[in-house]
This record gives sequence, C-alpha cells and structure tokens, in this order.
Amino acid sequence: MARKKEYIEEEVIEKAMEVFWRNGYETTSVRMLEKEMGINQFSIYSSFGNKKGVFLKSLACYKGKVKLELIDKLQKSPEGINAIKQYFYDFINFSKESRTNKGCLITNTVNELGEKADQEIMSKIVNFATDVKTLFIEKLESNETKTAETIKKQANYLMVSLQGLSVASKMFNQEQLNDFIENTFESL
Amino acid sequence: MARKKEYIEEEVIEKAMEVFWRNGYETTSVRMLEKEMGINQFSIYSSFGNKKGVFLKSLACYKGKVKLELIDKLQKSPEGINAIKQYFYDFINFSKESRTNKGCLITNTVNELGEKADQEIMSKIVNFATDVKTLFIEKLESNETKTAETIKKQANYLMVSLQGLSVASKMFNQEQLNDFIENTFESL
DNA sequence: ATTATAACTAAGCAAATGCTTAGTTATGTT
DNA sequence: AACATAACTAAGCATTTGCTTAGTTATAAT
Repeated sequence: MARKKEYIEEEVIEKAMEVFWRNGYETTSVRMLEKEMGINQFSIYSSFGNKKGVFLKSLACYKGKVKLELIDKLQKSPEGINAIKQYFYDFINFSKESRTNKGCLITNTVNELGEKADQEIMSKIVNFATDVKTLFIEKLESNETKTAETIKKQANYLMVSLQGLSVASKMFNQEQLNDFIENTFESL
Repeated sequence: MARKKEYIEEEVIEKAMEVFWRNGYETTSVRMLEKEMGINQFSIYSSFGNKKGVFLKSLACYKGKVKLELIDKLQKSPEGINAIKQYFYDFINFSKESRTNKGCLITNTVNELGEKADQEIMSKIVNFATDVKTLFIEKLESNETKTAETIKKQANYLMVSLQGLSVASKMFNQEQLNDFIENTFESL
C-alpha cells in the first residue's frame, strides 16, 4: 500500500540516546539529532512527535542498555554487597567514552532539568531510580544480620553515592574514583 | 568627565549567579540575564565582555559566597571530622531554594559542560575543588593516628561524596540525604 | 557654558532554535 | 497499469540565540 521506512526506530533512537548522553537535553538540537540519527527532521517528527518524544524513547533505550550491561550481571551474581561494589566499578567503564566519562544519562538529566523537568521525563527517571534501589535492597538482604531499617538506610546511601560517582567521573581520575568506591563499601 | 554607572558590578553579578545556578550555563540566555540583572545588554557586554565573562564573574561570586557561608565556619571550627560532617549538612541548606535544591554551581557546571568546558571555566572549577579538598585534608589531619595515605584517600572520598550530595539534593528527600551523610561519616 | 567622555536606550544583525508543510517518490493492493 | 498510501526531500515558518551599533543622555573638567 505504502512506502517502507528506510530506518529502524530502535536503531536511530540508540544514536539519539548517545547524543543526549553526551550533550544533555537542551544543548542537543534537532539538527544534531538529524545528523546523528541519519534521518530527516520529517522522519524524526513523524516517528517520535517532538524533541521530548525522542528523549523519552532515548531514556527507555538507556534503561535497556543499563539492564543488559549492568543490571543483569548484578542480578545474577551470587554475591551480596560485593556484587554492588562490582556494579560501581562496572558503571565507570560503562559510561566511559574515550578518555573521559559521560556519566549516567539519568543523573545528567536530573542535574540539568532538576525540579523544572517535564512530568513524563521525571516519572521515567524516578521509575528507573526505584528499580535500581530495589535491586540494591535485594542484594543487601543477602546479609541476614541486617535489620530492615539498616538496609533502607544503606540503600539510600548507595543511591546517592552512585550519583556522586556519575558526576565525579567527569572530572576525577581513576585513582580518586577507586578511593571513593573502596571507602564507600568499607562501612557496609 | 563622563557619566556614572547606574549599577554596581558586584551587585548585578550576584543576580547573574543566581540565574546560572538555577538554570545552568547554556539554558541561561542573555535576555534572562538582562532581566534579572536589571541592566541593558549593552551594559552587560561593556562590563563583562560576553556571556562567558558574566559566567566567570558569577563563579568568582559563588566562591565568595561559599567561603562566607560555609568555608569560614569549617575553618574556624575546633572539631575535626565532625566539622566536615556539619559542612555537609550546612551545604544542603545553603543550596536550598524554596522546596527543592539548586545543588552546587560548581558541580552543576562540571556535570553540564564536562570535558568540553572552556579552559578558563574549567581552571576556575578545578581551583575551587582543590581549595575545598585542601581544607578537608587539614581537618582530617587533626586526627593524628591517620597516615597521610589514609587522609588522601578519605579526602578523595569526601570530595566525590559531596558531588553526590549536590545532585541527589535535587531529587531525594531530607531523610534520604540524612541517611547518606550519616553513613558517609560512619567509616571515617 | 562648552566640551570630551562614557553610560545609557533600543533597534537590529546573522545564525540557530523547534517544528511544519508543500511537493516528490516508492510500495503493496486491486 | 492504476491507484491509494505513507515515507521521503527540502524549503520555510516564527522565535530565540549571542552580540553589535547608531544615536541619545548624563557627568565632570575646562
């Protein structure tokens, strides 16, 4: 009946995600997306509605990538707290682009948009954070001597620490990041 | 000989700093600065050269404000590690604007611009971070049982933790932030 | 009072922003 | 082969971006 799409939406969104990850939401222009995604603006708007639409799909794509490269490994690991520690180390490599780091797309977005972030964007972010925290709690529960209160507190601690790692990876060297991770898990 | 300025540069820069702090560098437009600083674009450009010039002065202003409201107190405190802990708590209030937090302007900037930040901006940021870290080291040294190696590691740990607190304060509640701070200082 | 100087106002510049739309091309069904 | 449909190209829209400039107004030394 009609012409076929010359691109695969999942494929071009992966490219878009990379751009947002590198540059942030506001700094990424539709022209940049056009170039990196390799499709015309018309196609972008007909597939994803608007710039925010592209970003929302990019967040979903990021989530998928994190699951595949980080979450699954953590979930499968027989270790408790050490598995989370490994997750911290893995995250650094995950976010590494050449010499420096791009941080975490979620953390980047929170930091950029803060409270004035769009509803839909914010709920996707909170959603993601909750999933990670839940998994951390599961892993912390493998130590049966800890009370529920302790586990809750430690999960909060780890979540904030992870945010710190994301930002710090952009300006601190590997040694400093290692010092951070080692010290972070010393008290747990 | 000539007309007098109708504004005080230090005063209008304080306004500019607030805008950059709230919105980030790229998202802040010269029109926004014009409105908030209460002076015409001509005056902005004649006093500060360009947008980057305004930002550099804003960073200096921020540094002064941090010194006055946070650093001085830390420096004067007779306590060691507990003074740093208090610094963490004080920082949260310092960055608080109504309900949510603006984070730390320095951290915000690192996170936004990352490695592609302008030379001058980056050196101002590194400068600031070094000063804070030096002070942390001084405070850690008040415990004479710690080796230089331990102190170095703990200072790195605290610096990254502080970044985490900055970002996390934008989306986490007070209880979660408290859990973080308490746990952070547990191992020190 | 005249004059040189600099701070002001406001209009305007090219380029970039997010998004749209008129017109063309390919595709599967009849 | 003809047709309906949707994906394509590319030009264009109004608005905003950082920055400039022509023209006016206030100031202080002469």
